[in-house]
Amino acid sequence: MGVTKTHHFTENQNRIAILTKALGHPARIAIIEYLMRVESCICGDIVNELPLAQPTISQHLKELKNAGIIKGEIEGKSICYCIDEKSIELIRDYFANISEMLLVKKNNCC
Amino acid sequence: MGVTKTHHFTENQNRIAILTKALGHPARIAIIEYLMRVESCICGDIVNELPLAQPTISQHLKELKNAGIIKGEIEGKSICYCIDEKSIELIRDYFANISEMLLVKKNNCC
DNA sequence: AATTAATATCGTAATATTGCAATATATAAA
DNA sequence: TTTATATATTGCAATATTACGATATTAATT
Repeated sequence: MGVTKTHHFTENQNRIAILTKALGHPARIAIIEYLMRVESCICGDIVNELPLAQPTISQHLKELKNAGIIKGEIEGKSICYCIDEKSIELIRDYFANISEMLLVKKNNCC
Repeated sequence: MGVTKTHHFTENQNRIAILTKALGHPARIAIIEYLMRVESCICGDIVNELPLAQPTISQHLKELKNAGIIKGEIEGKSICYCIDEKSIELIRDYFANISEMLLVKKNNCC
């Protein structure tokens, strides 16, 4: 065992879980925040910004990319990574919706 | 190796990562959606709702509780679990903020 | 063509997660 | 007090994640 039973859940549940899972690591949150902070999205210096080795960061970037949270394009010698706004909006909307529904039904039992 | 270097990141980065990590599994997303759907928050039948064994669900509930996403209280023979709205609002606000900032800086490179 | 710089991949060790059977615990009902 | 019901805990196998050194790849620079 140890394999997530993906097929038992809906497509949307899996999509949201993939996004939140990809964001579920402080280094990856830090990467997102760095991509926000930086002027352009040419980001050759994430390695100098984070307290992790280059292969580790490369791996985290790959995971963010696989989940669709960032986009990367080769830009000469370095690579241009930036946030895919649509994925962030999807997360925002999903949790805004839950928040709204909780407010409506006045989640007042515990 | 293999241990997340938590102490290298800010408190807020860790907080967000803990919340998103806890939500990063389709079963846990399904649990949240079930808690939303159900009338009251007395939820003795999550086990019948999800295609997972009782110990597995119990474990997922524990993780959601440890992350502060759900609250649980003993209610007679069963247990009353419900969503902690504050944690959902925190996630919503965090990603709403990122979305807003992306809009402002017109994330238009890739 | 050789060098430099940026990033990716491979291999591997340490640790964490997922899932469940078996079992324990706790409360309500009989 | 015994039984039934709901949930938690333990133990364990399978797999995934995290981290990094070593090495490969790729493209600009000399």
